[in-house]
Amino acid sequence: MRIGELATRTGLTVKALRFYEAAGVLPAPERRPSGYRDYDEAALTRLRFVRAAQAAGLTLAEIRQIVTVREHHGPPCRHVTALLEDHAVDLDRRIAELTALREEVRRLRDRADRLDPADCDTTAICHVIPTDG
Amino acid sequence: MRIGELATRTGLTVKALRFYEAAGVLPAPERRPSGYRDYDEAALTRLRFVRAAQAAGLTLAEIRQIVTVREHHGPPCRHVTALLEDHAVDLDRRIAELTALREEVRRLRDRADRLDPADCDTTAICHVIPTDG
DNA sequence: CTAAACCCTCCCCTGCGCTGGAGGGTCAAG
DNA sequence: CTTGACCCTCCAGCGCAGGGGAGGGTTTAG
Repeated sequence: MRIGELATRTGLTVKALRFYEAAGVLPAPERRPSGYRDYDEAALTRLRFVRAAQAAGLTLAEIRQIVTVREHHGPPCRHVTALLEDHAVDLDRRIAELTALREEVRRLRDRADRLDPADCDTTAICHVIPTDG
Repeated sequence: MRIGELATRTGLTVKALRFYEAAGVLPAPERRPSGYRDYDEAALTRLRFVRAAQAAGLTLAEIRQIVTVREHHGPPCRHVTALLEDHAVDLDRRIAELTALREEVRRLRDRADRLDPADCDTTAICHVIPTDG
């Protein structure tokens, strides 16, 4: 099938498919004499994997590593498990950061309700945001 | 003072200070005949505000808006409060997304411990990441 | 035969907050 | 006079996942 059909069947854009090929997560397909890409059904399987991996928070670079391991060294399961482990740790850290930030923002916002704009002088810019120093 | 001294006194880099000026969060200072920037003490106050606002999760574009409001329309407190409100909502959404993702990642990772790499076939790439379709 | 839909490559653009480097000028000390 | 530490402007790039559009060629239906 041509790239447009693959796009509609996967819900991706033609641009994205060409980008995936350049990124190394979708193998370069055969070409017709006209130069048009000609995909087989395996492309659908591959793209399902790419989407599932993206949904699990993996980057295209990581997905490329996985398919490379698969093609050269056999089942990449251990590698994938390590990647997931790293991502879980990373997510924990980012969630903790964002949660702390959210509490700080709410604290500032609640405090702002008890402040009078008239008390705010020019040099401070805005006393809703305290400079603490 | 010259830009290097301002940099060391604020802990920022010379590059960052010039960038802040271009971004409109730090006013362009006087210039010496040599063309060197010559800052006064107000620059320190301004930079303290910029850092505090960044710590509250505001972008430089938002900070530029705040100082613009301050300079043209008086106390920006109401504007700042609205910004903080928006950020809080946004943070809630992002935290919820990341939390859901983290649970999915942990679920996949735990499931992986119960899978045998030998069961993994080539077309599936890696059965640790199920394609569900 | 022609128009429309499709495809190709190539290069630039987005947001964010900077950083690095090239290629110069300035200023003080030795 | 020279060295070195500053300073200037302008250009380029990072990482991420593509999107937009120019300027062509191809296929297909009427």
